[in-house]
Amino acid sequence: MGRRKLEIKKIEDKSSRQVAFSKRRNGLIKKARELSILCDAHVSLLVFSSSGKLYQFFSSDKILERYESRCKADGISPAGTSEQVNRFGNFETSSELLQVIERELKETHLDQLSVMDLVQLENELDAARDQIKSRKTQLVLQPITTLTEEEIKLSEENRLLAAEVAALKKQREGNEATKPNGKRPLLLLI
Amino acid sequence: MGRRKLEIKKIEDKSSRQVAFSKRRNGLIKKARELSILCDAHVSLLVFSSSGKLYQFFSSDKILERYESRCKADGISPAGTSEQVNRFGNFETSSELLQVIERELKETHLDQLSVMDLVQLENELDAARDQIKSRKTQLVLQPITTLTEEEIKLSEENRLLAAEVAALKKQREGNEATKPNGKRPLLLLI
DNA sequence: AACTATTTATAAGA
DNA sequence: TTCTTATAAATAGTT
Repeated sequence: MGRRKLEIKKIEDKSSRQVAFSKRRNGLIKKARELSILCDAHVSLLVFSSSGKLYQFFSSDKILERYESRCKADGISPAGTSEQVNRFGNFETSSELLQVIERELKETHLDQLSVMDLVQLENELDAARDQIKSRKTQLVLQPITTLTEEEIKLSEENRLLAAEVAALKKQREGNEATKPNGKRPLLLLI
Repeated sequence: MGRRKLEIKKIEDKSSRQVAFSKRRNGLIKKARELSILCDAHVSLLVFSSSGKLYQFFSSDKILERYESRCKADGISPAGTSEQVNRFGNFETSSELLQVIERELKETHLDQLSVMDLVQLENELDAARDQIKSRKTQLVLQPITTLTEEEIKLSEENRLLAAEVAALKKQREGNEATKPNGKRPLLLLI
């Protein structure tokens, strides 16, 4: 799909290879996401660049665990624990994120989802929310470039307070729920 | 890429969804393979169909092992949790802080959004989350007629856990009062 | 499974 | 890197 037909063999020119990697990696992740959404599939994608940087997409939680247990059942030997990046965390552009969330909110028929589906959806929303909060923090902190000394002090104090509150919140969450690997269904009801 | 532009949401017609899955799964695996060859990358792709069948592609051995060890090395938490907030709490100078923030901004897909957008987005997510929670409560607490054996077990376990957590929460309420409106920690920054 | 009308991805070029 | 554009490739709807 380009000006010329490209033979599928290693691109020798380093610069071209890097550009191709960037483009194709994005394309691949986009298509993985589309497949998972369109066809209700569960997709796990890991890409290591030749320089060792890791890019990843997971359509949902615990795919790698699922794979592991499947392999055990089939008598094959795999490996790997997982880290989660849900579908709200892998959007191409910001507007796409907005579209996805809007669509999810509008068109999800909550009455047709199982408890497990709802738990998952809630977890995804929480993750997206955390990203948003984080971004908001960054945006708000950014302007301190132009602040006076005193304002910087205030800003940092503010930052400490935020961290403190976050710590408290975390501590609270620890009380409430989540054994690391267990199911935590109803704990989220509160 | 077809006769019509396709909106990225779950294909409701089961037959169409199955056909699309087959086509796109093949396309995805092909592209994963091309990326690995063209760009000398290491790719792992797992796809579970909605019916549970597994399809996979590995460009080379031991990718999952590599991923696992990488996660351990990185301390497991690439996507934004409250840890990201705390990360901004330990700097010698504010310029150091700025550097980190700048780097974060560059890597974030949210960087096109304004604070107002983010606030609204967060509110939307909160609302959705509340909807989901109440729906989940409803689902779990309502009389069970169609559940399987295992689901019944889980449901009862859930009920017990919920009661337990409710008790804990009540016990905790004194603490909670120190927060203004039950508002979220990070809103303090705004 | 094939067939195409279209959309989408992307290789080169700027 | 980022954008533009010509072209290759993927694929949605149809047969």
